[in-house]
Amino acid sequence: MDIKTLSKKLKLSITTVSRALGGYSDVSEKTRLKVKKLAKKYNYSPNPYASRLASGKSKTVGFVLPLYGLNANTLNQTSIFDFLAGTTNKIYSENIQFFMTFVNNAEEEKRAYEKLIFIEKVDKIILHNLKKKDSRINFLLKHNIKFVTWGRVQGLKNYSWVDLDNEYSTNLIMNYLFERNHDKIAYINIVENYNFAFQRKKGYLSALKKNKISYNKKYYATVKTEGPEHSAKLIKNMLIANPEISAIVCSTEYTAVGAIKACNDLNKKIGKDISIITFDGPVVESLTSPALTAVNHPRKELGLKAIEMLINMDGKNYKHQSYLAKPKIIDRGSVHKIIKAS
Amino acid sequence: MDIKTLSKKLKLSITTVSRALGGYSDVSEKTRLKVKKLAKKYNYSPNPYASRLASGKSKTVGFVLPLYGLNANTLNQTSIFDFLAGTTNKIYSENIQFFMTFVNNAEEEKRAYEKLIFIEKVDKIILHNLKKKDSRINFLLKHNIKFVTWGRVQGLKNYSWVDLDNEYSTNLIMNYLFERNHDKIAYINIVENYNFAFQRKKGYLSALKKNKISYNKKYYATVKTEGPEHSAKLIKNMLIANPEISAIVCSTEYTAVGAIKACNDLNKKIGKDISIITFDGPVVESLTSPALTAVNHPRKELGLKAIEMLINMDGKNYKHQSYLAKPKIIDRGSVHKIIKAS
DNA sequence: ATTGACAACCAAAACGTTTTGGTAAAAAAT
DNA sequence: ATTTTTTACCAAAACGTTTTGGTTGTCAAT
Repeated sequence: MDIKTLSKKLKLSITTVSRALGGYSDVSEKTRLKVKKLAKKYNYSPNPYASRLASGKSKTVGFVLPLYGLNANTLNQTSIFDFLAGTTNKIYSENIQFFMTFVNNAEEEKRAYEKLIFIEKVDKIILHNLKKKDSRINFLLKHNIKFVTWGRVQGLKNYSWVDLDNEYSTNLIMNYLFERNHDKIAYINIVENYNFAFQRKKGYLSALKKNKISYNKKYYATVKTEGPEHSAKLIKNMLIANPEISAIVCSTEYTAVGAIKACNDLNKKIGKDISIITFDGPVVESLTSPALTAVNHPRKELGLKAIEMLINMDGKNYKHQSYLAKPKIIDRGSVHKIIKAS
Repeated sequence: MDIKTLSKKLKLSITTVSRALGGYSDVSEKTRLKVKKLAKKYNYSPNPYASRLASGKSKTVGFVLPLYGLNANTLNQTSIFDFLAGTTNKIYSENIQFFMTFVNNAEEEKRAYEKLIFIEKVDKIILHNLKKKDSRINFLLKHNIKFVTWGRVQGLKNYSWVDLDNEYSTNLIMNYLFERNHDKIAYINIVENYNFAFQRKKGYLSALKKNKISYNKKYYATVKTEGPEHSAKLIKNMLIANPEISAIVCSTEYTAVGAIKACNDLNKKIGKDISIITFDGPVVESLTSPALTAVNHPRKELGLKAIEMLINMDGKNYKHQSYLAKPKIIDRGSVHKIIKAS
């Protein structure tokens, strides 16, 4: 069924049928109803390729998912799934096409964006895993592609983003530990060129400062994108060298898994001899034993907000928006309270 | 840059430029080279929407990813990622578009397939998570959509598939246990309407039979799609009621995680007091402690084979193909040998 | 009665390709 | 020398929409 035969059956012009379905006001409500009814009956829906060609709009959102670097870790991939799951409803109701590409290295990633924009001609993109300075943003701005980022960059303002308030989150974690009388607190971050890692470090430092605890660089370490074993070894060494450490804060799930291993190896009972606290995700909330206390990262919500922003961007006088999620701490018993000697 | 201006610059007709790039033989090699060179210079690539409209072919592969049921488990999602990662290279080199949809329930899933086929007009689909009888297959056959399945159904033959040899895998696991003198072997499966679960049960039963061990239904249990806690409870009860069980075979990663918890709770040391063996995946291979001995499931390889089959389907006299992966056992120390009293 | 505004419709152009059905010139076969 | 085949090219149609720039008829305002 195409619009031509449909319009013949209706004894209307193609134009009128198109505009009736498109919701234009130069069609009487009576005819619009008639058109809609018959369209439904014949299960008509415009050929997407013809429509995209004619209108010059693709209603397509591009998303590049790197399977290397930070995301080589399965756990990060699942986080992204959560985010994407948050977008599904809107994608349905708004009839948006989601265009996803997997890439295995930086070269492929660069080509993937070029392909999305110049070849597939998507008109919108969701960006994630932002670096402190991220060349993709200028690239997209330059080519006039609408986009929303999950995460922010340093400096720039003229774009739309959703993000977890990373500095606040880390403050929250630190205060939670302070309240339980911890003051020898280790922080295992990932490399700081990812902006969220940078922001979390800031949160760690500002919380220490506010609480008048001086920063001890022996308690701070970063890992690259290696698996949990690497974190486990690093944390183990840190704990051996600094046995006074009573709590470990982890920036990602896989470092948290490493922390658990390290503590197990050293026979330190989590939630009793030592505390671990981290950022939420599917693994630490149910798969590790014990499950870990963490700040919740509302990924689905962020996904929803992101897609909503993208949709609103079609409006004439759109202004850049942002959404900053403030998390809470979910207590799962992996943090113990230190009894003060009085 | 479009084909019109490109052809003008070349002083050739649009037809010739199109056919030069399309690899047709009615263009001299000399002009073809000239055309390709200039196309590259101006970074020309045909507008996909115009091209799909004109040719009636979309070069688009549809994939529906359920986030409910079996896949509500994060761990299953990551398995699917592995599979998809295997397809990326081909998708690049063949310029295929990958069309992915997330769905949250059965109703959405059904609509997703309809949308892919009737609205988005994808011409190829990859199917996964097959049931014993799976209505999607007849649906696709009926509408003449090319597809490849990851997994098989019972009965039907006229379709192309890739799959792990589940029965063989389970035989392998069981023999591995027999060689280590286990004969009280529990099997924790997932519900048997998933065909792979059914096949694995067959493998369990045939291995027992070949080894002249009678099937004890107290040692066999199925879980639905609940999280690992549910399996943990179930396995714990089974072990309490049947303390003679020396080895547990698990069908999925999340039941394996449950098994670990159950053993920990009962203070049975894995790889010493009791054995756990399962099917491979990102979690059991590195995130659990201990990591679990498992048969490897070459998901990437299966993804590659699947996309290759889809590409070959364009050939004129295509015959249905299939690929059955035979796995090996990866020893990670979670299976112990029972010393026979002699 | 005339003008202006508005409602409701439509024909034709445009979008950028691929494909069909040719033609002219060169080469090969008779 | 003529006919046939092959090579290399091309104009125009087709794909199924959206959008542009109308027209016609009705009604209210003058």
